[in-house]
Amino acid sequence: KHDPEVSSDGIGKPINDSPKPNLDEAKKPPDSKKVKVGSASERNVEMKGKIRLLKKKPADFDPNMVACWEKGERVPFLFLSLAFDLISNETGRIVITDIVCNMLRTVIATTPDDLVATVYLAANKVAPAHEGLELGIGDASIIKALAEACGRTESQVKSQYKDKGDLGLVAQASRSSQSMMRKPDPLTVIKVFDTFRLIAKESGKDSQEKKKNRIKSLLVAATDCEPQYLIRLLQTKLRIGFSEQTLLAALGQAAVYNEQHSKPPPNVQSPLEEAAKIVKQVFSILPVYDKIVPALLTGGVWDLPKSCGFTPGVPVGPMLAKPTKGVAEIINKFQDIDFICEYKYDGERAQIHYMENGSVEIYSRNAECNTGKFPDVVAAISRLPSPPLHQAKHTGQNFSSESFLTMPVRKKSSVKSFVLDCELVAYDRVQKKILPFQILITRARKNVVVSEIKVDVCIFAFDILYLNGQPLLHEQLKVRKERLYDSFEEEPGFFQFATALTSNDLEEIQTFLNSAVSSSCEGLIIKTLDRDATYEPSKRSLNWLKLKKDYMESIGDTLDLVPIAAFHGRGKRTGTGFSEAELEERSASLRSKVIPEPKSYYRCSEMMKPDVWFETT
DNA sequence: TTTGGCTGCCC
DNA sequence: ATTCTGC
DNA sequence: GCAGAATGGGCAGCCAAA
Repeated sequence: KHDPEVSSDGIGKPINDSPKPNLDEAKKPPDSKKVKVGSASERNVEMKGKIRLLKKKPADFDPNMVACWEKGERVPFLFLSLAFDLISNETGRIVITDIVCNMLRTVIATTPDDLVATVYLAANKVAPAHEGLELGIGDASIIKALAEACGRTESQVKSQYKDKGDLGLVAQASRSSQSMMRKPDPLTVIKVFDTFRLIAKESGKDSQEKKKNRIKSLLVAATDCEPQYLIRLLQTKLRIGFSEQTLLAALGQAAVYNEQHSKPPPNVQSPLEEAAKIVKQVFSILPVYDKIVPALLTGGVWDLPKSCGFTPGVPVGPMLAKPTKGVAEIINKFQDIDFICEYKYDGERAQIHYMENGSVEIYSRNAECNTGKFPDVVAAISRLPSPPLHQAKHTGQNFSSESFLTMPVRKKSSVKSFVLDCELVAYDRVQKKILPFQILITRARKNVVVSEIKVDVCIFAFDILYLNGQPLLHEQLKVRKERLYDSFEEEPGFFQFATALTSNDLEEIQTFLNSAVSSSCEGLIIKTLDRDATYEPSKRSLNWLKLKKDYMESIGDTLDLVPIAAFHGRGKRTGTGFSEAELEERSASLRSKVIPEPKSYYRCSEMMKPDVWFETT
């Protein structure tokens, strides 16, 4: 099993020491038990010829069309790379979804055991977000590995990167110069995925060296377009116009074509669209491919919501809010609909899971596990149900002392499990004041010990997604709010409900917004109560609107100023409050006001040497 | 033991 | 987090 | 309006070099 191809120059055009690609190979009957004939490079040529077939409409596609490996054989990484390459030449989402759908069907038809790894690579992830497994590899490490693998200096690689603008292309252009006695075995999807996970798990002394060597070993074995996509996967920047949402849709559609037993429910108009929707929804509630993919293979799409439902301890995608420009717009959008306005606290989103066995997990907005970052919050939450308030007050517990453990979040005794949607906000318990976000992010982040905490936080709860074994996602916000208020007692400075107002009066809301801002909040979040008011995980729904103070006028932090001088350059433009258009307009209007010297009455530091002076306007 | 580059994650 | 873009 | 890509500020944690 050797490979005749020892030297090869590179990219693009097929490498041809093997003049006659054996196209008949594909027509061999599938029952052929013979040891496979032909070298790896012959198979690669065949694969490159056939990959285009992935673009066929899924209805006309046969999952055995493209596969040039035996059933049960590991899926070649080249297959996935070629599919990526095919996608990179497309712009339409429908075509891309078809390609991915057919790609997945091919894997299902040949080596379903590889489907999970294929899906993870396609999603460009090594594990579910809440497991906290990260590659720990960035451009700098990749450049090092690349330089070593190709026998170049880092600066050579860097300048080529600057030139081409893409490290993947750099890898593509520079074949490994490592002299090999024998070409390594072809890469497989499983091999690449497993190596990625090993890279992620490496830590401690010499870990960087080990990671680098693993990257090099992959690069050495990579052919054709494999280097490019290996590198882009390591960068977590596939940039081919394909990402998770499209993958989920394709997964759903692939499952429809793969259905052997169950049929879509009779009321379904468009099974493909419906399947895509189901998989997306299910993933937003249980973002774990290791669960979804096997369930899809054994039970099909239509039963997926049954087999993969909300699971305590696994974070649900947080519902997001759409930006709006002012109170008027809100009144307009929600006329005749009941809605609630809440303070938008300037802290960190937290989804707090309290399990029946008493354990607690805290997840960030991006589903990262933050349990180890907020042991103080865990301590508060994990207190067993405390006695009713009036009793607690007289049991000698010291509610004002330093010991946070005596400051429980009061749960009603009937509360056995829940998931809360909250904002954790830096809080000064002495001054009884909310502290800015900048203070919050100075908190230590890993393995935090309660006694060493320097920045306290107050939990501001605004929603409840699960209570006593019951998911509440499908309940209207009005119901969820009732559950929330009924299940907990506030404890100022430790656990509070987000300040809220239910009103449809413009003046009243404007006043409320002002009070939010003067209470150190960013603005308001507006949510419908009864209508379309279910919790929609991961969605930036129209039913949650944010109204940030940035958009407001006259909140007291504006100044009237006259520009007298300026510097050229391309400074940061985001966060200035000006749009590109506004900046351009301002720049244009000032250009005509340029004067050669500062007016005599201008006062300016000696250190300050502006590029241009303006006359005042 | 200290420093600084690098990475990931909050917004 | 925001902004831009193609569909 | 959605999905994807690209962008910014600023911090802690990790690791390797100084």
